[in-house]
Amino acid sequence: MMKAAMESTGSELAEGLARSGLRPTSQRSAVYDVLASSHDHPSAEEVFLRSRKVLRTISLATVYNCLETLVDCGLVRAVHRDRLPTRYCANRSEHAHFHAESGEVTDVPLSPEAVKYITALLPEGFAADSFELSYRGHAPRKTGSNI
Amino acid sequence: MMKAAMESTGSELAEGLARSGLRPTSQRSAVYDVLASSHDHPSAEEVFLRSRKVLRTISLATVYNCLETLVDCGLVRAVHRDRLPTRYCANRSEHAHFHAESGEVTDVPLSPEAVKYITALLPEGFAADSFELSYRGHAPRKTGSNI
DNA sequence: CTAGGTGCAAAAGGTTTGCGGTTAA
DNA sequence: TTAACCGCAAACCTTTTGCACCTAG
Repeated sequence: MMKAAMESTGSELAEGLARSGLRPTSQRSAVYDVLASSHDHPSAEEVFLRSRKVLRTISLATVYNCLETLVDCGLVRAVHRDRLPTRYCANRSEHAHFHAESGEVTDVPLSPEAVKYITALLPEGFAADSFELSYRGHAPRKTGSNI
Repeated sequence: MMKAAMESTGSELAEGLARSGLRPTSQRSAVYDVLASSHDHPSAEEVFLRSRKVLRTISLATVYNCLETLVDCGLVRAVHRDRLPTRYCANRSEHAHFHAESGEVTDVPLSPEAVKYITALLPEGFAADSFELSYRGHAPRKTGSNI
């Protein structure tokens, strides 16, 4: 196999972008790859630093632009916490976020039933396009998990 | 009865502040009163404009300081949505927020069972101090409700 | 060719902070 | 008296934007 195969297959990215009539540029690809291979919900700044290892000339503004594009295409999720820098994740499955006091952010998977339950909490007449659920608290003792 | 009675009784505010060893100044009182009598989740700027009707000399920075103080004391909740200006509410009962596309924010009450259910979604080992749930979507046709 | 993208630098905009002066216990 | 608090203005910091150049279809 080619080394290039280490990057995302590109199909998911290319297809997602194409759906909006956008091109999979090397910058978008680099940004997406960083997120797809990260489990720590990096900030734009952090994505910038990591993507620069691959694309040495990419600028922070371009990273912001790419992130916005990817979010708009539904390929990436923006994770907000108070006024702290926005963080990003490429986990597109339904999930909530647990914000530990340390700043660490962990995905909390949501079952289809949970999603249904939460959506059903809305009063008559309200129709949710989406919801965001985030917890704040103490994370369990650090596991020896990867990344 | 004195006209002053129109302001919040002050007891809730004074007690909440006292718990943190803080004084119920006229500025904090004005800010709190604005929120306690608003159901539309005003931004700091908006709180500033409204509180200035009562305290003509209050400054925006002081409003920000007061809001932060009140949030820290648990008397007021900060409501975030993406990177838009933070909004505030004095509704201390357990509730979620519905963000309509219009920018309108509506409280969504949460029953004790709902709170329990949502808290129970966390994986083993995680302990949540609190959670925040927000919906995005279309609000029902405007009711003739009061502010 | 030419519409869409990138990179840079500068602007924007909400929020915070430093500081001198004021106020309440 | 004195520690807490306010108002002002300037600083901060993340994010956005304008613009000239570049590049893929």
